[in-house]
Amino acid sequence: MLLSRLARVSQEVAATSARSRKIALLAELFREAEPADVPVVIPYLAGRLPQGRIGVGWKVLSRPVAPAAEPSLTVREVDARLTELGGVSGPGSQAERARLVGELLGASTEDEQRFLFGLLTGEVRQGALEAVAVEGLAQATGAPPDAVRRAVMLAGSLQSVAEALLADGPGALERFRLTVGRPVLPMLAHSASSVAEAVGKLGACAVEEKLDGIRVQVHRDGGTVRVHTRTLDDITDRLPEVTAAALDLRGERFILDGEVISFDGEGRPRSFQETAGRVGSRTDVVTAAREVPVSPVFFDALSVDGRDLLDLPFAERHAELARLVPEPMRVRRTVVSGPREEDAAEEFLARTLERGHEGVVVKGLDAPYSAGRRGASWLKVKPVHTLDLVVLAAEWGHGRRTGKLSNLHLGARTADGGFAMLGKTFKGMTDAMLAWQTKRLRELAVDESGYVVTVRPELVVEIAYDGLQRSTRYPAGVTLRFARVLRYREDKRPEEADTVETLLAAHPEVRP
DNA sequence: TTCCGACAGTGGGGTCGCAAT
DNA sequence: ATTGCGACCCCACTATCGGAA
Repeated sequence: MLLSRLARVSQEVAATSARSRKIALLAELFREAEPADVPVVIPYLAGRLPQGRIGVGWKVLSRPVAPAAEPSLTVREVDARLTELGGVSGPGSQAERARLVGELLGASTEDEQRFLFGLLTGEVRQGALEAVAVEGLAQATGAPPDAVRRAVMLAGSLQSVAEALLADGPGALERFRLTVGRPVLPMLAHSASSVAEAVGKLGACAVEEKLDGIRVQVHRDGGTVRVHTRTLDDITDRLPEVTAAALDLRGERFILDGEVISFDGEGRPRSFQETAGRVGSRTDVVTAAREVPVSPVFFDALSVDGRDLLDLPFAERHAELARLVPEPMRVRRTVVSGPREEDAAEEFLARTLERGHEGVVVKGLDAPYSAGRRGASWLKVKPVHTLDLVVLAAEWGHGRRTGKLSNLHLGARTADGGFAMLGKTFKGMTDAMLAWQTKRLRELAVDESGYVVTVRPELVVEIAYDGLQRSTRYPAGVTLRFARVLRYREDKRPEEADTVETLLAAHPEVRP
């Protein structure tokens, strides 16, 4: 199959708004693909590169290369070239990769170049990624969509399910069962604005502390332990403490879901930055583990002694967890019967925050483990802080925000009467707000020449954020975590905006 | 030789609009 | 009305390469 066919279909998919039509277009393409093309065509149309990281990003790709007049590249040839590219390393590798990218782009037509750019930067922007591709695959093979989706969650990969389905038909789906040693896409949580809301929605539920660390899925099969991240990366070698802890447990075969986090000498959680830095360290794990030791803390059991627990109610899965894992290695929790016991849930949240944690996750006791989904039965509740900040500049948006000023630069007042930038945000804006702020900010613009439009610091905006973290990038030495716009405060003058001083005072645990 | 900037890739994430149910 | 998905981009951090000191 030619790459140009994929590029054309991708454009068509991007141009239609109906999901059903997107699915039909993908299904048609998948049916056409030869068996050997399948492992490439499917991930490409799901906007993913089968090779994962290959060391090519925006910078290398934005060097212009004259396109070919006629399409000639096959998807298999492109895949082979990218595999080669990803294998290049050592001195001179950057130049070599750039040369190979140049060659590939030179052999591509303009449409193909556009498609490759999207694929390699991870921004295909066709309104269809994995989930829509799964539907397309189901339609192409006549398999039930739910069964295909489940197989993908259990396999942790669309590609392997696609290959099996297109080779052997719907019967192949039965081969995909929960298997110790093969990671499953983890269940994710929705947000709720309060404990009351969460408990009201879920009724009988467990309220568990939410640790600000790195999600892990731990598989043990006898003497073998594997540790995977949320995206199923294997990080076993970086976390010897987790392997040791898993081998210490009495069970021989299990899959557990939890979080790794680092605690200080007093048993208080270290900052997310410290834990994440530790987990990211690969070159000298021994030193990293000595300086920032991490602990696994579990909250769910997916498989124990060869029994698949995914479809059991959470209450039963947790009972299995409690049998296997001693209390200190489990997330703290309390169980409430429903809104009648809301006070107990509130009290638990307050205590959790006192212990230095992020918030709580409220989980319905009856719900199964919805692998790979943002299940409605897990609701996280975190305290929200707000600030009145001043817009210092804004950046032009992309995609559906093209032509709108989107990403705001946010500043707090400083003691000398100026403003210190604390970070940026593009979140929380409705289309109406985008239109309004574009007009308003252009009125305040002092420099519109670049992609950053600087403005007179006069517009006050109310910002919600999750907390403060240290920063080397911003002048106050701190930045906001997960900042989003709540509303504009045209009733406030910039002199009434919050100051850096009050911000720092509100977060004494963070020292710039 | 050592240092440092630029780039890529990873982890954490909230809210909106739209299609489908 | 609710749910699921994709789009919109942020932050810090580590690893790596390649050129400057």
